[in-house]
Amino acid sequence: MVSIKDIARKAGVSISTVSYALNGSPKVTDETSAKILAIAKELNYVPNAAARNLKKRETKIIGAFLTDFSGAFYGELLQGMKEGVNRSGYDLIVCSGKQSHLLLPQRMIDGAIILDATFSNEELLKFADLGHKLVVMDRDLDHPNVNQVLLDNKAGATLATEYLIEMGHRKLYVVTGPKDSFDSRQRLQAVKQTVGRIPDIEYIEIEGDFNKSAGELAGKRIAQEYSGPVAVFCLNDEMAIGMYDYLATTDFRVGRDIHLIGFDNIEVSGYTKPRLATIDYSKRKWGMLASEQLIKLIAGDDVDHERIYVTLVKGDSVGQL
Amino acid sequence: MVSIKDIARKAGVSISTVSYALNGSPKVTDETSAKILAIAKELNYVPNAAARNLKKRETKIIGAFLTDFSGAFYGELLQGMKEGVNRSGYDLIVCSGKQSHLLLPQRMIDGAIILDATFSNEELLKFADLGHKLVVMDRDLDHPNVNQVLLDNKAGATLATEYLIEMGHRKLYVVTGPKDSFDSRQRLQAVKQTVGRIPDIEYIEIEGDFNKSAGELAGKRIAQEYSGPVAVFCLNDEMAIGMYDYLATTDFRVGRDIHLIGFDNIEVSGYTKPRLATIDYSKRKWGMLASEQLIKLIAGDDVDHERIYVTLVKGDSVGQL
DNA sequence: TTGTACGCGTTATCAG
DNA sequence: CTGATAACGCGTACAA
Repeated sequence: MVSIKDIARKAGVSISTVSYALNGSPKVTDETSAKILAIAKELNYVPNAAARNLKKRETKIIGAFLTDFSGAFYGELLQGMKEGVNRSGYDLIVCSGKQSHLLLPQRMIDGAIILDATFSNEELLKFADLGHKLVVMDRDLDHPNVNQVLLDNKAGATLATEYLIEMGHRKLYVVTGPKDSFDSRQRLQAVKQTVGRIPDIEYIEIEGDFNKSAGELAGKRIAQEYSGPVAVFCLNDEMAIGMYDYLATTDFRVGRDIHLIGFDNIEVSGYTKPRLATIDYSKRKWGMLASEQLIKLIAGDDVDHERIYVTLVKGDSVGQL
Repeated sequence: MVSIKDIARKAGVSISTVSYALNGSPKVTDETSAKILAIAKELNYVPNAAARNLKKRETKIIGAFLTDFSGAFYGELLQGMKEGVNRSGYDLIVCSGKQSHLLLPQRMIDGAIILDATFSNEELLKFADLGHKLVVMDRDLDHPNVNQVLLDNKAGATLATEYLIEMGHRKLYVVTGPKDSFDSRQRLQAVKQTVGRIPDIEYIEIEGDFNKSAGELAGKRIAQEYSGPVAVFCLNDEMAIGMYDYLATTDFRVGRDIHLIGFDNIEVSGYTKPRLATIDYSKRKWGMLASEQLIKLIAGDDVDHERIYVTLVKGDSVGQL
């Protein structure tokens, strides 16, 4: 590999002069500087990241950590993050899985955006204590080195629940996410609060895990105990889609017998017929804001926690009772 | 940050002893080794990646480069890659965008898997010439440091075309991908070959770009010039979905008036009604194979180019004429 | 077990 | 005011 040493030799100067020239320091004549730059280009010189990182103690790379790569959901989110970090001269890498957790303490990245259930709160707090900067998008974590950019889950779940009630429904199933999911817990709490304010609502909870299969299973159970029109709030769209899928194999019709609403407004939800009612928010904005907050945190600015607002998307999957 | 120096001081030994102990070298007494490990754990020691990379001239990280993060498509593919690299002690990072191209020559990663149109062939060949190891999944590139793991586009496009012909169709539209897409060109070529073997086929080409909007536009045009049942081969599912979408706003019915087949078998394709006919392949296997090939290449093994086989998924989006 | 020379840039200090 | 010398940063691994 070509290093500054090679350039220095070829240019007949010292390595420090090369370094200064490459970094645009005014300590070098324009003439020598030009010569050095020309040689660098000619030799396809690219500075070795390890050497530079070692000295500068920064990598200008931000890591985004995801529970898995599968979410149809992540595209816009990551796009938003990338725009956010690039704007400040950082690069974004996307990681998943326990093995990649080390990238942070190894100082391979300057900070991390967490949307990844494989991190425990304790682990993150340990990182924060060691001085690493974090933005969390999937939990409530209080630490000077951690900023939160969270969805307004409570508002969303409240909107969804109120919509079902407004449409005349009085028997309500909720299909939850995994018990350890922050989003699920927040949404569930809001549902309970909303339902609690209305008398005479029959409320049934089914435990899910945010995967399609859980929606199918829940659909099966609801079909079995069916005795009249019911409303179902799946706490994410993926499960709602699973339920859709299952119900399509039965005689029950979504929007007539079983009234369905989800959360996230993922792409497929726009293609179901009837259209799945859901809760929408800008995934791109969410990602961008998270990355901007992280960069501020790294720069030493102090930042407040942020909240992403959500809106209701009506759909014929919920009919008037 | 805590370094081996801190550990050495606390343990009352030299830094080299610490290094040996941490690396499990037999050159250190079990006793001292145990003491050192205990101190390391106590201090939350994690080796600095930059320093280690600098010396070892490897990072044990593989980069996967994508044109963008949006493909609903990438989930399984990346999962496959991750499994493949983790198995050999490597880590996977996912990158997108021109700025991240530098990660390779900077030696931030030990090799790259390319599925990214923002890399030109020249750029990749330059990297290969400089000794970097690459696997390409989206082009035909011949170089000792480059391995190809490609879809069997020709088989897929032939299967699709023959299916349409078998179902009795004789007027065939093809909606292409971008002109510079390798997959699009290969698929198109196979279509032409297949069509060429059958007399009396009316064949019309519409230029697309693999995005949903291109499918909508093409659908609009086909609807305008409609004079009787036609078959349409969208060279990827995304465009087929776009066309579906548009046709749903018209009186034309997919599978009766306009017969549609795609390529990729993305998730949404399973939710259209009638089901979109398409070409399927294991995205997970594709990703895993690509990563395995790259790791072999890095290890210096010599590897042959690989091909991923495809199958036809029939669907009622194509009816018998 | 330990001293030490690396790897490759960065930058403070010093000489011309 | 230009440019060279040298001391880092932090692990690794050879020689002693």
